[in-house]
Amino acid sequence: MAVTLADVAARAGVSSATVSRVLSGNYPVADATRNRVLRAVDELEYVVNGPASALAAASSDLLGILVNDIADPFFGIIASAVQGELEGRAYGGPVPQKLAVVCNTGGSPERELTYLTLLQRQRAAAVVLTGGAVEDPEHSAALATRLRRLAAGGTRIVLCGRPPLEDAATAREARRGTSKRTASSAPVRSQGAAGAVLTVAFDNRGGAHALTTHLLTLGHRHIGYVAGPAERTTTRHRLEGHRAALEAHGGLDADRAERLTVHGGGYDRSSGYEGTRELLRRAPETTAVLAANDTVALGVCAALREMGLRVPQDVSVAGFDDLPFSADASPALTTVRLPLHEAGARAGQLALGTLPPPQDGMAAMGHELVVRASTAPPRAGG
Amino acid sequence: MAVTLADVAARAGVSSATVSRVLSGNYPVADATRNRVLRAVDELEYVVNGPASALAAASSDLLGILVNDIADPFFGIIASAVQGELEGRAYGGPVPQKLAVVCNTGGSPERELTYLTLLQRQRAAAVVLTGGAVEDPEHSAALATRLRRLAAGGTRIVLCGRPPLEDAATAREARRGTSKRTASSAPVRSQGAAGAVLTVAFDNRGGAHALTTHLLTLGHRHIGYVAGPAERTTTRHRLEGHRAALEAHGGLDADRAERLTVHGGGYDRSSGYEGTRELLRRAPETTAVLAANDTVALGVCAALREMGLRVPQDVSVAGFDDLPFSADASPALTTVRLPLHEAGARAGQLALGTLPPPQDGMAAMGHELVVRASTAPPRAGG
DNA sequence: CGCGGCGCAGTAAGCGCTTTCTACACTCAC
DNA sequence: GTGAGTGTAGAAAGCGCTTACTGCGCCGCG
Repeated sequence: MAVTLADVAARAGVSSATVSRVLSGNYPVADATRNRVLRAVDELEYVVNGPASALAAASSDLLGILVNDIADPFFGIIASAVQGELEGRAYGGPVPQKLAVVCNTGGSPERELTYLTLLQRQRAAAVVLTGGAVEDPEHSAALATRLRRLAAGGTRIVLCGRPPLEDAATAREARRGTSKRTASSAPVRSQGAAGAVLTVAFDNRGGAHALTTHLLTLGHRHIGYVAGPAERTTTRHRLEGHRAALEAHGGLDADRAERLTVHGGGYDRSSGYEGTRELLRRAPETTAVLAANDTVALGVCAALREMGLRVPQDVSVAGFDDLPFSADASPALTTVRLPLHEAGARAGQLALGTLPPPQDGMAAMGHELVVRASTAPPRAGG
Repeated sequence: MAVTLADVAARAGVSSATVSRVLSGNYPVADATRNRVLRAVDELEYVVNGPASALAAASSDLLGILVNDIADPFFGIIASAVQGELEGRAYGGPVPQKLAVVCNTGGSPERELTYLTLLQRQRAAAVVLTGGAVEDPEHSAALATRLRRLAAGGTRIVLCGRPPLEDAATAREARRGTSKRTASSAPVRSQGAAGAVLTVAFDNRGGAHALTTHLLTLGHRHIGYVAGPAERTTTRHRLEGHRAALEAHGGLDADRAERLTVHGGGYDRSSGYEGTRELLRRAPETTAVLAANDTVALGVCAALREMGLRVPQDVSVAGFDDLPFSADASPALTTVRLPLHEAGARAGQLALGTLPPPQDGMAAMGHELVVRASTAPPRAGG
């Protein structure tokens, strides 16, 4: 039924090997022959059989991207940037040659594992994992093992916006108060060597630090934090940055910090809404709220508005990420801009191998404090 | 190197055919044998070779989604919904079994064609095309032909948020003033039959009609339209709805309507910004602006604000789509809600064949006028 | 004039799976 | 007791491509 290489070969009067060589372009073919083949391809409207080609060549031109939620612009922007790198790498033209498989994991480690298997089944050339990892000893260990094995097997693995594998292991131990390492738990090296798991990291600590410092400088002393889910690395890192800033600015009252921190169930608007109600119930003296991210900040603002509090006159609000809508929100959000597009592009290049991997296997991205209308000095000076 | 079916078979003491049957589950296998095979699979950590399986079975478990821009929540939401349908269809569990290949076409018909070829090469089981089509006779004819051929070849094709193939042809003729059809240009039937191109359509005309009527009812008489690119069906349909409403409400001055319509280069914020400046230059009497969509509306508001005009006191603004951020914009946008998630889910079901195709091959989705703070009566009564 | 080398192109052996066809017990019904 | 029927599993033929390996002219050099 379908046109095959042999059909093209017959029409061009050559062998199928020659046709294959013309199409893959990695073997010298005389110009006259090439033209004949190309014409036959055109005339027959031949389309390569990808699976057959992948089987024979033991590699496919599929690249997987794992995201928490593709409907969230945070991930949409990263995915889009990764995709952008899949183009123009063609032998002979600025045409996309690889296909991106986008997988919604909803942030669940099980789903990540499942999709990893599916991607492995497809013999994907590379996999980019985005979004903070869940700090679940069981799953993250399983995930790390799988990733390392895949990487060792030749699949390029890039973590984008999640901590390097080692860090996760280290963190886990740190949380358990076990700083010494047994031989068996010594993390496998994930350095820049071939087959390594590469990382493109955001500076969540630094960003939260900058934001908190900004609020402190404005004069705020009662800064609430409507954080993301407690088990996510991103949440932890941002909280760490926040607390480090508090500490640097005249000591940190751990109990108070604890009371002023509310963990949401997710990174969505309603988490911000619910979280804010809880926060203000616990600590009505709050004059500023740091949100887990911009989307959450929208929910924070909505809740405050509903409670009759004005932003920023009564309460300042800050987001994180600087998504496109943040500048147009009401009021425009003070936030930290993460170079999402750049990070995605970098991850894509690393995944394709068009960018040499960094020395230590990790590329750190910067951040930028963006001050807009949602933050202002507290009303009564604190 | 990699574990193959034969390895599993050897370990389980059966033939590779049996292993294949156990894994595909579409052939009776004795329980004892099945368990032995399953154990071997586990022990060897066997992962099916997708390409090999696709080659032999002449079908893959890949589904393509063509979007203009995955970073745009409009498409992100649809893509996410389509993906949601790919799960839980498994023989034996609620596990994703199909993979979604998301392709950014940037709205370019050439890129659509390119990606279609890539997807065809992968032997994708289905392809969902989203976003308005470009009304370019050359490309859209080529695209229609390709789609019909693919559909006839067994690939399920679903158009989501773009007009059915026939409509495009009809529209093209209508625009050329050719209402009679020659035999050769008679559109192939795209009805509910097997191999047909299915459609999930939004009611762009109806939505724009409702929005315009809303503004007219408020008392506006100088309603500008910052539309999308002129060559897109979505733009045309929304404009048609707009003008129909004007007409229904006391006649339409064609010249004036023309003057009050500005076409942006895209559906992004800056198109709204630029378009508004142009519009107000042409027609300073404007008291209300309809935007191509919510993102454009954000740009419209920004431009107005910059010109010292308040929304909605001086100028009312309305968007389209009701994306998540619209309710939190400044001011909250009056808009038309399109059931993006539902449409995506429907498209996904149609693509998977889990939903019987509608009679005429087309499922029409509704819309809902959402009145928020960005529209109000004009200051001086019109 | 002969031969190594080179540039192209053909031959054919798989890649790992699915699936048809075949084979081998068994179980029943007569 | 035999033959048909049934349930289960194996053998083997591809699926359409890639890629050694082989082969054939032809050039240039000795």
